[in-house]
Amino acid sequence: MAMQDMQLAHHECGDCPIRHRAVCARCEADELTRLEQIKYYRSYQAGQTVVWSGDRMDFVASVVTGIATLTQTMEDGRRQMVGLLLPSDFVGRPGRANAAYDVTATTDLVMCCFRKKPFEDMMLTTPHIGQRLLEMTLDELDAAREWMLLLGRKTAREKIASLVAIIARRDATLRLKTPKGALVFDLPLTREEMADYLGLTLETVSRQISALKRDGVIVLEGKRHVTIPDFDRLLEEAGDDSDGGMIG
Amino acid sequence: MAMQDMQLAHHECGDCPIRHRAVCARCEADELTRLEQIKYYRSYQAGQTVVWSGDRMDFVASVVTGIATLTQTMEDGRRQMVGLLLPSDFVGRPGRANAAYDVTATTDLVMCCFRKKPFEDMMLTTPHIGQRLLEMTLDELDAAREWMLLLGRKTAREKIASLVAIIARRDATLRLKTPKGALVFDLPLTREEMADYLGLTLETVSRQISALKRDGVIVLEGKRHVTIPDFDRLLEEAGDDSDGGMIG
DNA sequence: TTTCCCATTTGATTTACGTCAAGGCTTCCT
DNA sequence: AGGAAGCCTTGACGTAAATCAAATGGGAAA
Repeated sequence: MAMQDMQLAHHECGDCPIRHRAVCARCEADELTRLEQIKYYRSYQAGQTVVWSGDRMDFVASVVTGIATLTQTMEDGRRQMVGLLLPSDFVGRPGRANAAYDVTATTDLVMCCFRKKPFEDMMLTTPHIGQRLLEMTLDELDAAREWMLLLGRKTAREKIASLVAIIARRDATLRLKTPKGALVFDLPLTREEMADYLGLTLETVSRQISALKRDGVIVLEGKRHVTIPDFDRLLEEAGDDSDGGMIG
Repeated sequence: MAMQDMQLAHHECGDCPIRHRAVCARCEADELTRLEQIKYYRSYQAGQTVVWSGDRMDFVASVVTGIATLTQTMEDGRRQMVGLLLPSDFVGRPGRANAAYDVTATTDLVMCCFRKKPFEDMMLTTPHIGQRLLEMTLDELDAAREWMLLLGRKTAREKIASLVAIIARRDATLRLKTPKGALVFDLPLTREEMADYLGLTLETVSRQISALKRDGVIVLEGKRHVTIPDFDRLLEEAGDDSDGGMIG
């Protein structure tokens, strides 16, 4: 763990609820010394499970690099993704002993973990942590509500277009712009993971991706590499009110 | 407004993020004097809209009595409910100027409102308010995620059974137990509102309610009055893992 | 290179739910 | 009493997506 600390550059913890100043191993001012005792980094390989729903979870964490998912599973195996965690996103709930969802690394993943008890203590003494956490939780709640509209009312085609747009908007690290203004990035999810995100089967996901490709809404190279020639067109296909949260 | 203040008994603000001690018109200790200047009550009739999505919203609020919903609407009219607010639930987001959803009173409704600016100021100076709000927001996020599983993966029959179970669990005010242990309450939603909650059409809602009635899972008198003879049976029909959050 | 494995695509068929349409039951209004 | 307007239920039919079943393709191992 100490090794990993050393390898993390100044800002890699990004927007995590404890400001990076207070977290980054390179910084030595203010709260750092105290924090050093309660945080550590942990790596996971793609496909590995971070925690199982119901398991004891004595830490909270922030994604540093990679992508993780939260999923719920019914007894008969039906699965629904309920959270998609990109760098700087927060996992775990202060004041709860056991995980409520399966947390899985979908790519190689590095998380910045805080032992729960001292983290909770710190929240009481350091107001901005709680404030930041509230802000992030409210953002997640908004995202969850948009997701509910998608799950409850959108067609399969709209769902796929929405997901592509969501990924294009959120995953700034993978996003590039060509000279012509097209967006280019890699889908970080398999077809099955997309299906779990969207409440569809993987066959339907595949068919609708083929259809969007055929219609020129997206351009695919291989299975993962996507180009979006016209983002407004994609948003239309997604059924979203105009450009709610357009890329700059 | 002053009249209404007088009519509210000591605890009616229930579990709202500002403890009732600090809110209730009858109390005169501690923070109350300061708070009096920034809070007020407001009543709405069943069916009335509290705010439209996009409208300026210069207050945050807590439901005192009655039921409100948050809904999202697509351009072509498709609607999805994304929040069901019962007494003590919180509406509005500190740090956001405009409403993100339509807020509608589905029954007669009394809300306890706080002007936003002073509320935000108070959050900075009074930590327990932010802490309580974080806790409530995390609960809502959990509820949203359970809701996502429902929308994405459950059958129409499971959706109806789930909704009935959710209402039976949450709406303590309307809930009664017969000598035999059956639960009795009134559905606070029309068939159409249920459909908006569940991502179904009202016809499908009606058919599935009829089916659950036919199969003895629920007993209906009139259109709204429900008896649940066997709550475990209902949970089975809902496809939920055993009794996650059973009534005491 | 060849083979195997797994993710993905595509096709054929079924089905759950949506759509369209009609009719019943309350409650309210004149 | 007689509409009229809301809700709700029920029926007939259509369709989007699920299910079942091969076929394809690309990367890793041998």
